[in-house]
Amino acid sequence: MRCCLARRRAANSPQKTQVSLPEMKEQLSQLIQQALDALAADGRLPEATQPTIVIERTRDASHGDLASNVALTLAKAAGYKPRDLAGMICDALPASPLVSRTEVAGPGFINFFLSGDSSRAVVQRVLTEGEQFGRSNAGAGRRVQVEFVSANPTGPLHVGHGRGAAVGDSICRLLSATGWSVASEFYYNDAGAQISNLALSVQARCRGLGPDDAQWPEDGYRGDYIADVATAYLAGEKIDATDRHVAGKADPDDLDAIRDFAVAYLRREQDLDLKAFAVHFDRYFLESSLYESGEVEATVARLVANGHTYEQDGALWLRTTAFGDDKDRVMRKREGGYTYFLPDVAYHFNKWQRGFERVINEQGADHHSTVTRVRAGLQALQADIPQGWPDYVLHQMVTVMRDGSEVKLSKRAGSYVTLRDLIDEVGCDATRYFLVARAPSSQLTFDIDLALSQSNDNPVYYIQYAHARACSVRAKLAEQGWDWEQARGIAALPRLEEEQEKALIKRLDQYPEVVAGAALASEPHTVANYLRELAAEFHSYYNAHKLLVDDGELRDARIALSEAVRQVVANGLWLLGVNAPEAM
RNA sequence: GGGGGUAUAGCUCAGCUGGAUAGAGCAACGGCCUUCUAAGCCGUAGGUCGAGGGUUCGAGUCCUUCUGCCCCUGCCA
Repeated sequence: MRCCLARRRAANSPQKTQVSLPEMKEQLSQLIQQALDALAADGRLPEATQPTIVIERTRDASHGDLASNVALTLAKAAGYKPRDLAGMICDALPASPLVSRTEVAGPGFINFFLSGDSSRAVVQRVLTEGEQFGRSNAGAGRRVQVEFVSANPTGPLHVGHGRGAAVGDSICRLLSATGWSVASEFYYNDAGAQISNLALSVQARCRGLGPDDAQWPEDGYRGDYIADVATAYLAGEKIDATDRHVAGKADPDDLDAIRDFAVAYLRREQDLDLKAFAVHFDRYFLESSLYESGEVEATVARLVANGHTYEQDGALWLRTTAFGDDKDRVMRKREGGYTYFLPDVAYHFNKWQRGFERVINEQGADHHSTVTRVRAGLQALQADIPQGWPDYVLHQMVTVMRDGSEVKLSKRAGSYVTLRDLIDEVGCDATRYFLVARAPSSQLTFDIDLALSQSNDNPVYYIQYAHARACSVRAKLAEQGWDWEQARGIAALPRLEEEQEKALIKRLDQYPEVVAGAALASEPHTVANYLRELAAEFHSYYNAHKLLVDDGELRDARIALSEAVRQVVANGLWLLGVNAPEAM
């Protein structure tokens, strides 16, 4: 008992815990710099050797915990063989309580093996920080706006929008987890040519026409859902969408009423899709509002005043080639209306004026041609907007596979697979996971059979199962009449000496870096990869070692580790918008 | 033609700002459930990282040329 108390006191002493990875790297850098200084003082190195010292986490545990390549980068200039120089630096390193030993390895790496106590401290951090573990404050409260999905209300959301929703929402979560003040926004056009096309299509359906009839409007929307809109309109249905409320007028001749109704109806459909997908927007922004507020006109006036426009063929052009575009673009068409490009510029100027120093637009890669154009338009405003503002995350196309062949049609939408179809069939969690687990830049094949499978080939359940397992262990613990307290578990951590326990601890220690990196690069898929690896190591550990052992202290320590894994899995899944179930 | 993306195991994909013998899952083959949930674990096999040059101590990663695939190239969004 006395022994236990002593150990607990030692584990809780602040001096040996709470050394975060950046601090650790910094301290090792300083040790290396001191070694270099000592070598320079002896005349064995040229004076004023101040390299940028890179400390990296090792990939292989046999290479220690951290490693530096200074000897490799310095060898040539110093006139030594890399391994010899590494040895000299090693010998000159001051002793540190954090480091248990160092070695020269490979072509000239210096490997650092940290003392066990410092590495196990991460478990304590996870348990005490809970949901906060992995969060950081890189954003320092600065405001960032993320625009994504931004589908026009002309039909149900398709798989591509789903990818945008999954990636965009996850980026929002990552940014908020790294200290940014995040505003999510959905932008859509409720008044353009596509919308009048929609209204004409619904009107045709109201009159009992089908897409194959001679009087069907040219370029009309052919999907079955148009008929649903028409039926609801004629029935005088009331529509409540997030940002608009309309009742059907039942008059097939009133095109304005049909348009208002159709837009509200399809916006409501999209709202339901997004709700089923657990995606929330802080604001819906209407393109038409830019006309009503005069911002479109003001934008034109400003571009003209700045001398970046000219008239040709009856149209008004913006000289975007002066700002890196490969050809100039029409702003105002010959017939008087504006192209979508101009409101886009006005919209982004609006974002800028709202004070977002950082803006991320998540879009399908088929829109990539607008990137240069919008940025050029913003530069032409001469409003001191940084070049390269805003940021873009472009995702590549999604194809859906079933039974080994591509699925192209949806009953509702006709020509594409809807997000709702996927959610209904495979569930929100699996759909979100699969759409966010790949790099946005890579084309995505959504395999319905894989997403549906409830076996070991489905990574979503694999990760969720790790969480459920940890919960189940706690339940089993109680069943057997034992209890577990966090403080006792933390005090017992030194009992964790198995290789798999060390590997798990090391993996947990990586998590904050993974989150920070994913947020910085707008790449949520790296979180998914990390979780898969963490889950794999936990499952492996679980199978190799019993957690609920009779040895109370060891049991306390193992539950502490299991709880820490559970917490990190939960935190990571939240970033992906996937649930962490307690039982499966 | 021009621009962007991409090419890694039979399939789907990782590979963190160049680092030590290239990873995982599926598919294939062989094992593990009277013991904390087998939605799990262990093992075997599988590769000229599309091709050729270049940069350097070191290249799947950076540069260049070529080839294949996807997207864009509208006074549609």
